Amino acid sequence: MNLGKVQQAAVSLFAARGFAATGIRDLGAAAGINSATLYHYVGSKEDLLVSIMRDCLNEMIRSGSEALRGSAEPAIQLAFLVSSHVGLTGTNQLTARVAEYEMRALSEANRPAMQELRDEYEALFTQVLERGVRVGAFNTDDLTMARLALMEMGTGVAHWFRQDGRLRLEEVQQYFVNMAYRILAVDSTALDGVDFVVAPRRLDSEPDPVQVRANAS
Amino acid sequence: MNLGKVQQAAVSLFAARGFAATGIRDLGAAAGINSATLYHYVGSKEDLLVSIMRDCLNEMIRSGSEALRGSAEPAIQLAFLVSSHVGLTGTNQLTARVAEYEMRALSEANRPAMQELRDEYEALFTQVLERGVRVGAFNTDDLTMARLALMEMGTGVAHWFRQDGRLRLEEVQQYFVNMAYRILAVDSTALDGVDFVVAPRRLDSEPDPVQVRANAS
Amino acid sequence: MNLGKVQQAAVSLFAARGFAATGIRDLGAAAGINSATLYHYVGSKEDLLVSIMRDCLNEMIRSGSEALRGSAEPAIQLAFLVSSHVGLTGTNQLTARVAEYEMRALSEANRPAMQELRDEYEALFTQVLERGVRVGAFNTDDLTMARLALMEMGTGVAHWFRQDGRLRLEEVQQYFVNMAYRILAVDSTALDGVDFVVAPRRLDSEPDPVQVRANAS
Amino acid sequence: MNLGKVQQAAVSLFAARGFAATGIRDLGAAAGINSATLYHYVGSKEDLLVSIMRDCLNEMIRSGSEALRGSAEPAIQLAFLVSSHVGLTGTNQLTARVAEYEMRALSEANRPAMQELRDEYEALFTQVLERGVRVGAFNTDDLTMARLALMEMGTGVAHWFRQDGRLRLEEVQQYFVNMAYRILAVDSTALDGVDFVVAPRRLDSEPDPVQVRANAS
DNA sequence: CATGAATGAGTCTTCATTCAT
DNA sequence: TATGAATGAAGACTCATTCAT
Repeated sequence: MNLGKVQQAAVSLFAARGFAATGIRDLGAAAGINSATLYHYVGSKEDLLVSIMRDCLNEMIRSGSEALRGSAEPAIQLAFLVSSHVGLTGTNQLTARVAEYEMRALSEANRPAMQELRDEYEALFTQVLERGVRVGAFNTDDLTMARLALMEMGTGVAHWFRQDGRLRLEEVQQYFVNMAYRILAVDSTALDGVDFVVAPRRLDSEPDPVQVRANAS
Repeated sequence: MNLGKVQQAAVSLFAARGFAATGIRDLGAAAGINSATLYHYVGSKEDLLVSIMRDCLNEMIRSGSEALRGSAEPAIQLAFLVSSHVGLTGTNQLTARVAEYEMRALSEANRPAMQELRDEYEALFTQVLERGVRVGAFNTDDLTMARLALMEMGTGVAHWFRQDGRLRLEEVQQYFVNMAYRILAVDSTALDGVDFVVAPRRLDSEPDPVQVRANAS
Repeated sequence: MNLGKVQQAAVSLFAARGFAATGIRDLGAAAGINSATLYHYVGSKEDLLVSIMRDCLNEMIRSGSEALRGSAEPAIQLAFLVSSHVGLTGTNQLTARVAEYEMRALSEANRPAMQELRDEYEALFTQVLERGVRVGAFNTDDLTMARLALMEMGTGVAHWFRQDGRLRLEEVQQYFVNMAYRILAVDSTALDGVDFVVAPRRLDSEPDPVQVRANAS
Repeated sequence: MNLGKVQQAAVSLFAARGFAATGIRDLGAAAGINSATLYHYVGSKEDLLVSIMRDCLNEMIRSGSEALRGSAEPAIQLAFLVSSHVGLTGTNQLTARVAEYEMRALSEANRPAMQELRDEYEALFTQVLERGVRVGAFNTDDLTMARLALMEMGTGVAHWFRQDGRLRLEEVQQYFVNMAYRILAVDSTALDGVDFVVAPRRLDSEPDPVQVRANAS
């Protein structure tokens, strides 16, 4: 037993039922320990959520920042960034979903810090898009809406992707980069020879993928 | 006092905190009545959620179906459908968010019926896309992913749109149709002279829009 | 059911077992209600204690202040004050014991306010003794120790007095005034014709006297 | 580490917060050991309390009995007894407070034995007083009340005395003997040449005196 | 139409204690 | 001698719901 195992159990339940609807006893049962024992690994139910969210957001920021460092060209940066986003989201589906949904479950003591991480991550997208528009690499009527649509779309992968489904994650990454290019009217030949399909890191908090139903069905 | 008022109060809280984290006393307080009085309007807390979700999904299906009846051409149908989706979502932000998020809060007694409505709605998109691809109106590598991305993107409007923000809802509808066309490589001149910006209906359950911060900022 | 009844039940248990050792379920049981119902009358377990202590200390201050107004002579004032102290303590034994013992059970949020009331009450004794020594009415080697001994002695009545015992409360009041006079070397003839045996008020929080064993045995 | 150290830590906390409000982990922390280690020195939390109380009461009985053996005259015996009582109480303040307050915390398995020790100790006072009245050495309207007041007064020393305060313990002993003499109308010249200020023994369980604020202020 | 009072089952968390190491 | 991990029972408190008024 260790914190990772507890996080995995928590993510499974939080993703399925939501933080508020998940009892501490449920968490214990899912982790295979008594609910009291859980407090040896975790300060409180909320601390557990915070540790999950922080790890997730930190990795997203780290991976996203790295993506931007891969090139100076906005179009290439965008491809890496979207690929990273989709990759991480697809690999850590449940964790990503929890990190997205449960911001509201945080108390005032913890929400600001987590929101700041989220904002930092979103800023990476804003940054790339703004520069791309400025240098004429992207074409769009509204930068902000493009960014929001792009991110929401990618985050949605957490909802439907299945590890054992029809599509491999690499294909999804590829396809989402294509969509991003179409939305921003970028010529995709710019990507020829660039291997932007970044391999995402699996978080400690992500449970072993449970194959529920075929993906992309 | 009537059911609508109660639904509005409920939607406000469910959207902000989630169903599970919202107490029956909170609902009463938000509606300006005693929590016991609430039971004159509603059978149970879950019934209240069900009534909200059902009304929302029904209106989405109704409006979506109507959109499809506006034309026989897939491209036109898609424009109407996306416009309807974004319009309803932007007009009934909180209700839409609740309908999306809280499916998991339903008991086994109610979830199947609601899920069926949701499936029925999604089928409208599948239908249009499939026919469009079949007749060569749309171009995409993967129909399913396109549909998922499209819907997620549109649903995302519930998260960020602000009634009093920089953008009018009509502009958002317009822009999202454009994005859909780009994603599916449709020539947007096909829309010349077509007024696809459908005026969405405001649901009884949608609270008066609280203007928090500027939208799409 | 009302707050008084709940306070009585609480005082019974707090006096017998202590605040910390008394469970909320015990309180409910003693009051004849479900433990959850208890929260209709009381904000929290600590609030309950605070309300008991405050009422008690306020009455002690009120009665003690009144005692001082009965005369300008320190010796007479002392008699009234001791009589009031012993009378209240004997009439509200359990409440007085709780007010004395459980100061430490209060959180930092409530302790200062209660301690202030206690200090205010003790100041009445200090005041009388100091003036008495100054005008030569009292004789003692150490004013402070005399006050402490006097108060402790009187408070002790809460520990052993029995409503149905050998001694009537008036006798106890009389005797303690005598002891005070002896300790301070006051000629008790000064009290001839003065009826200093004040009738104490029974607090709402004081349970009906349970006759456990004969008093002063 | 030894039992004494553990007792000291326990007395510190029991005196400050009460037995019931003190956790076994707090005890460990205060003693500088893990809470599990504590069980190497002590059978249970209650056993720890019992050992403290027993040592304290035994020493009080021993010292009190010795006081009585110092003379055959009740007045002298009383002086020695009060001096012993005040001395022990002032030297072992916290331990004495715990021994006094926490009788109620004991289970039925242990309370009778401790109560018996307490009764035995109180009997020393009763014995002296009764004989003193019988032989005409003491004058009082009520023997029992005199005894209760005397003891309560002396026990009160535990509440206010400070090792580093204005008064030395010997002065307090002296003063309390004086008060006892006054209460019982004994001529204090009887004590001329008698050194009744007994030096009290410091119990193993008594923590090093923490000088909080000036005493007898 | 409305509500204060009531409750059993539930919440998260802490408890004293045990035991393998 | 010492402890981290473990747990069943209990802690205070909140829950959704009912009902007499």
